[in-house]
Amino acid sequence: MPPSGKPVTLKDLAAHAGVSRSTVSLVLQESPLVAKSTRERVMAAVRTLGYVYNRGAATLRSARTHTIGVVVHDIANPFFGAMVAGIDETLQNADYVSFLASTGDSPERQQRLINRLREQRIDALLLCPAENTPETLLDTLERWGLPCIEVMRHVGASPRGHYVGADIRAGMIRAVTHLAGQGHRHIALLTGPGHSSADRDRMAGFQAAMEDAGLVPDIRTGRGELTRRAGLERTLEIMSEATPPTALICHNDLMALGALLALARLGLTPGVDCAVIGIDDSDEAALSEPALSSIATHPHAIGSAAAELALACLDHPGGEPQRLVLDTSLHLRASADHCLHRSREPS
Amino acid sequence: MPPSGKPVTLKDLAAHAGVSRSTVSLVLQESPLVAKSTRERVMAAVRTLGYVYNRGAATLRSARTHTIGVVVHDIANPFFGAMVAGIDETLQNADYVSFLASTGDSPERQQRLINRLREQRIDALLLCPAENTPETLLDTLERWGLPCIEVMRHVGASPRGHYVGADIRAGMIRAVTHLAGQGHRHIALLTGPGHSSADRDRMAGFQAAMEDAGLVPDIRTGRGELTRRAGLERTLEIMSEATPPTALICHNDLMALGALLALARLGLTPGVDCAVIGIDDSDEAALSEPALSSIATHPHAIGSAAAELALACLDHPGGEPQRLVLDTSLHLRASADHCLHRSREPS
DNA sequence: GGACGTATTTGGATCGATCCAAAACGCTCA
DNA sequence: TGAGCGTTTTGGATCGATCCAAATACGTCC
Repeated sequence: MPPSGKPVTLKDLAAHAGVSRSTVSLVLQESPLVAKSTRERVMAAVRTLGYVYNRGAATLRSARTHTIGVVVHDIANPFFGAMVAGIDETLQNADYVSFLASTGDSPERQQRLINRLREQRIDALLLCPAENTPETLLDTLERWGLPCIEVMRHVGASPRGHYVGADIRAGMIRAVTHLAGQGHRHIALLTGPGHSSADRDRMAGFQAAMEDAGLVPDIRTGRGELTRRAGLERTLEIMSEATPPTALICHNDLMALGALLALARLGLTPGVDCAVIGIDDSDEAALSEPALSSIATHPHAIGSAAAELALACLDHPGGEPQRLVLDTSLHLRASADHCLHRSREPS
Repeated sequence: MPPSGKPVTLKDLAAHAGVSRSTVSLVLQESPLVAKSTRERVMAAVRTLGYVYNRGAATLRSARTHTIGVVVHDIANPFFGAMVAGIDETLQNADYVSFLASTGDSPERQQRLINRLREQRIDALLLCPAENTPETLLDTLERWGLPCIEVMRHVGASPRGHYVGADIRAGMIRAVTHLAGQGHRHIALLTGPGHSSADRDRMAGFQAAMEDAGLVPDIRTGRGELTRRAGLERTLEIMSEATPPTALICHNDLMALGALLALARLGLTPGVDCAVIGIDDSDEAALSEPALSSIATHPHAIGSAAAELALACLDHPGGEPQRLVLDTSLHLRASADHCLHRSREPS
């Protein structure tokens, strides 16, 4: 038994169990080659001596740490809480663990975090990239041989490697079709400035859906965060215009909930005087007053799919890039289920 | 230059820069002992060869990974987003990185995650413990020699080692004093079942504050999550009683926001018919309708203080346990700023 | 030029785990 | 009992970085 403060090693376990270091190593790897009685002796030594595996040492020889890095841009967005839960559930079944890091939408901070994860020898990376992420990041990851699955956002005009996302376009079509059916002709999209693929996907999907419906798209990009407060502030501005839109589709639920607050502040009836649709269908959407209609992106399923894809890449390296675009659905609630009063519609 | 797929090592850098492996190592450690021109040659080799440091190898000899584990019970709670931002800001200045893991309030999952972090040789742990965490966890951490700072919650009846938290008691006193000053006599606390120190602290603080005010405490514990939905559901139940409380203090802002929703659903005027006070003072508190009064716990400052304490422990090992209990403040908004109508008060 | 002191660099050992070919062991059959 | 075969265990080399005492280099002074 080494003195306090000195870590227990395989050598100590081997001495205690009366076997070689190699046998101990095989036991810890759950190798089927070891006899049951031997395995039991070693595991008893592990418990008795309080051994803690040294993954750093193991990385010098073995290929795997069984650790996945998860890098997202905003952990305060409930979408990521649900997505990470899906990731972790899937990884747990494979005896992998995820380490989460948050970039605050800064490409520099993102690079630093990814470097640090790589230094720890993560096996793969699940990345929801910061806005303005340069494509050189993907070159670097490729050079490293680090499998990367982009999730929900991708670097560049289209995903280059593995990607898991939601079918925003289909969601937009459903939302616009629904709003048009209710009489809305002036529908606005509130989104970011276009520095992320999430912005651009929403814009493209919205544009296509509006053109399909024979309507003129009104796309409201804006700088800054995609938060509740931003949704509120920007909606206050929009509604102060001479001919404001009669319906809003917001970048995410947080912004949509902010928009509902703004409408209420203006003495308008959210959902009646102006329809609001969010994206993500967070738990909160169902609870708000009025309940928020939202394009459901199923973050838990997104997380699970991304983790499955990572594990598959690790099992079968060198495969073709996989693009998984999961179905969305439109969850209609009070914020967008009233027919528009004709008197509110411009000629 | 080693072939693709084979990592660049110190040996490769040394050959490229025309120095020894030891010199390379000293340069990477930013040792002042190395000549400037030598350092430049080595750093040029690093860039040219695309070297990635191997922290696993380094952990075999050096004492530090410059990595802090952050283990929390619910990443979807905005409190933790803000706290982690505070942690990361402080750690970045010291060239440390945090890896975040979420336990879902499960002690078993928590143990598994902490084991995995330890295997990666994190330098210290910031822990907001899952409810029902056994004290044996602290024994284990001590045996490992892993510095641990409990944050906001602690294991056992009182913190045993380092702790950073908020002065909930002072916050409770302010909230109760304020409500009593407005005429409230029946004030209820909505909190968890008492399995976490956060629950118990709130109960004790509330009890003491109510006794100080000469009022009878009404403590509503409940099973399950401390979420918006839970706040809504439990408030609906409470308000269906014959003599419901005229004021609610909720475990956190999420629950308080749920309570506001419930009151509105019941046709009551939130803040007038029943006052509501949350805990945390999240961004959302200011935006809701009515704006939520909240005991501000300053999560960003909590995170910074915890990270500072961790760094101090690492710089000066063996010091006395530090207990930092940061001031709270009461942020009064519309949800609790009306004097109570006398007709609503029981005799 | 040699001695001395300081600055800089070096090289072999070490760290804890894995790898893999070889050794050891146990069982069965002739 | 010995040979053959399958099962189990072993031990030395290796991995990439750090450590630290020793070696080397450099500048200054006499």
